[in-house]
Amino acid sequence: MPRYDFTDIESRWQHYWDENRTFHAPGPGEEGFDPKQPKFYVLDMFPYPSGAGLHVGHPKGYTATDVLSRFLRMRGYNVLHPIGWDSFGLPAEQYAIQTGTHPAETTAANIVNFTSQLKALGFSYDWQRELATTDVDYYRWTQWIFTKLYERGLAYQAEVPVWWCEALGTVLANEEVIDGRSERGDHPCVRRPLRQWMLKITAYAERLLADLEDLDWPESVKAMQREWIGRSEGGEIDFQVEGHSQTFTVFTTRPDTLFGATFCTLSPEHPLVEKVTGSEQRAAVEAYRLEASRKSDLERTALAKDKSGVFTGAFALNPVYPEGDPRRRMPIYVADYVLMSYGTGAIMAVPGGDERDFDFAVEHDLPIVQIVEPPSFPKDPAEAEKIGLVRQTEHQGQAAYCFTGVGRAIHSDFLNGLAKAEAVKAMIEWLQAQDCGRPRVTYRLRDWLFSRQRYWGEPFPVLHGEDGEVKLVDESDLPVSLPALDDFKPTSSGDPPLARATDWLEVVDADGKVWKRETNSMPQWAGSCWYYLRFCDPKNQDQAWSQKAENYWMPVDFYVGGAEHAVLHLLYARFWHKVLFDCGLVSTSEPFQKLVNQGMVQSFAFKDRRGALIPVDRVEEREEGHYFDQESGEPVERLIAKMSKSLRNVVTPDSVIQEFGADTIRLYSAFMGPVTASAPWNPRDLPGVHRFLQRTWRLFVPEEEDGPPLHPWLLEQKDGDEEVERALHKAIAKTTEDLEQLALNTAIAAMMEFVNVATRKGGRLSRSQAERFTLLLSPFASHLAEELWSKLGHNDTLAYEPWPEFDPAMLVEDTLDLPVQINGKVRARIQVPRQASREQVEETAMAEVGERLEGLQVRKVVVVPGRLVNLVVAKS
RNA sequence: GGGGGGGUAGCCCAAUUGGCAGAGGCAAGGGACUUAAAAUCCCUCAAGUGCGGGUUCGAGUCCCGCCCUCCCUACCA
Repeated sequence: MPRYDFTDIESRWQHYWDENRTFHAPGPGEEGFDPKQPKFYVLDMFPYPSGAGLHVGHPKGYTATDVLSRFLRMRGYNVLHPIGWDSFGLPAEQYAIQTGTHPAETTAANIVNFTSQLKALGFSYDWQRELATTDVDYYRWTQWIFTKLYERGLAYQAEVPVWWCEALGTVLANEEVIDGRSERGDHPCVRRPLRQWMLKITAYAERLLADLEDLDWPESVKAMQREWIGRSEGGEIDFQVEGHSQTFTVFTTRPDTLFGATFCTLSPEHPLVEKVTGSEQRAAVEAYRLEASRKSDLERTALAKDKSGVFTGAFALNPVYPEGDPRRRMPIYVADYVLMSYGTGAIMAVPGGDERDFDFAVEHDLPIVQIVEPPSFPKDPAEAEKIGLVRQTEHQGQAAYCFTGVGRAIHSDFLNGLAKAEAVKAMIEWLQAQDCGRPRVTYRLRDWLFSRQRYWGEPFPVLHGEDGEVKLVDESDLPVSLPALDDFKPTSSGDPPLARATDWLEVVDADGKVWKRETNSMPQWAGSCWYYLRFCDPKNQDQAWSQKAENYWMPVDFYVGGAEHAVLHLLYARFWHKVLFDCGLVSTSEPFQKLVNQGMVQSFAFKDRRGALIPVDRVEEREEGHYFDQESGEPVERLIAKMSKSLRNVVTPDSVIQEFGADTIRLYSAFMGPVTASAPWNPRDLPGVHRFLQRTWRLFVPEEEDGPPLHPWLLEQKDGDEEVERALHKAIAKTTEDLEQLALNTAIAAMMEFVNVATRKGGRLSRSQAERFTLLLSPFASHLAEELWSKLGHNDTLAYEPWPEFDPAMLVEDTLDLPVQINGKVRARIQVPRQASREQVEETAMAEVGERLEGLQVRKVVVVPGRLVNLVVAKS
């Protein structure tokens, strides 16, 4: 077998691993479990098994976790490295609706396809732990966790304005709606009040925020979660409405600016609007509210820079001004720049200290009172803006400005002269004394809309009595199986499709009372909120997981996935985990200790002169760096973009495996750059890593057609070449160090360096060198390494062989080659013994560059041990 | 507007965290082997690190001010 026949090698070893369950990690209580070994839990974000299959972006993250898992096994860890399927959700259902195929059928087919693709890449998953969120054995426990949430008062029903997507026939969570359109499918959405299940994630806002601190997560993800939670400290202030018994409350981060409040603004949805609007204003207000309700959020926010709004005819009373003071009466406006969903849906407007209020005041000719004095008034607008002086204009006959920066209070009675922090404190104390305000912390985070009017999701374990009573399905009656419906399309009425399952719908309890099942289903996020826990004990029929297993394996030590899950999945899972922690069901307060976002694998796309996208398969490179459209012959521009169907630039692993093999694709995925970096998939670079594998192969196997299966010298026990031995120690040291940092690209470079040295030295490795290098290579090119290992005469997999060691003494050279700098520029080099003293080094250096120092005075000699000598000289 | 990355040979990327700008790969050029080609092997080539200042004996790395680019977010009171 002279040639490196990767197709044959890879399929053989994949079968071997499968048959021998090589990567099954026994847990506590299981046969073969060794509690003396430390554990390590390496997790990939489990995929949604789409119909499209894998593209080459998937293996990037999967390769990183796989290399790490294999490395850690060899270092004596019990490694939990599972895989499963996030298989409920909209795409399967959409596809089913279009084609008439049942989602259970397409999901099963997709899982088969994904499984074979992942196996073809040789990932060392523990397939005995495979699970799918759509398995009844799995989702019965998802339902069970819901009952825990319900019992703790964290799941409730509410009539709330929710995003309704007509095209999808379901409500969506805020996070699933982007600019008024559905994230999936990009369909228009409108707000509509509906009875829905909500999860009280807001009760955990503070802990979700505070506990981010100790997580080893990318700063960007932490920042996104912090922003999403949106903690904001300030105060609440109650306002009387003149001539009404009504009051309303506003939230403000700047209670210290109350003296500058000259009007109030209510959100169009605010319930007070109806009550206080005067008869003269009623028509205008109603028209405005109607208009606002028709606008998408995008139109109301991002696109609308002008501040629209109408007067209600009512006045609010500013408590800091005495009766009779005209400043006490603040007109109440309705304006859509105030959102019902944040704070209290009402604000006090301080045009002197808030840009939006300032713009509104200017537009509607309302008074502007200055309440914070800027430290200076720079003439340069850019300078002014920098200190917070964001607007300056002539208004109502005098100069007016809006200052949002740091300054002292003015025109504010008892606050005058105070800096912001003291002023806020003083005002809140004053408000509390008057009983019309208090300190308050608000969060942008809202409760999680947890129900969907769709078929392909977990049924709720909830029963509704005719009298309106709501109760949980008894734990002993779980699971509530998803009924096998033929017609699973959304209904035009908005009723969930499960309402059609007439046999399933009604339940009669022991007392003869008739109940109707909840017909909403859970959102896709439900299943992914706890799958990492089920992996600890996936076959457990009596419990979601055993305490023993959870205790041993959790938390997840290393979690890898895309940045797109920075808030949704990762926040929801943290929330559930904390609830389970409070229930005493898990032993850690956070599920994922270390998180890494793998970079995106992009792809080249091409654009012609008019900017139209040209499919990749229609482009040819006629000369270095110049690309042409084969159809029109026109030159096209190459750009780097996300892989997508529309750009026709998706690369699938299948074709690459066929041409170069799985080991090559793994190597290349890891070699492209840091795991976290995005880079384009460049087919031109594949042969490079493939050649490395071939060179490796040749170090073991003679090329001749009829040659022996192994170089004869590899069967002898002999010492290897000294230089090769040093290179090997260097490679082991570098690879080990890099793997600990997940710096796969540089680890591969180190192995390439070794192979280059070995090849240059004639390609004769000692048996021991060959064995150690094989082990070193095995986390990356696992199939090839297994093959070489068996050629060396081993009968077992190398997956659990001890990781090769290196001797630090082998890494240092006896003689150092040091540069000698004069004023920081390299002028000569010297050779000194490694042990040479500072004085010796200095002396040698001076002797070497002596003649260059003519007429110069050496003012300082810098000797950096082992690195360089720098002479600082000046004209004497 | 705000937040988080990133700009180093033609390209993808390294650089012991202040110490010789180069580990590795691609591409390019030359040579060896070959009747020839492929494959393989050997050799060569290149940037002074986005721009402008500063600190330092010494800056890709630290500080200040800009430019470009990718991702996220955006009237949040």
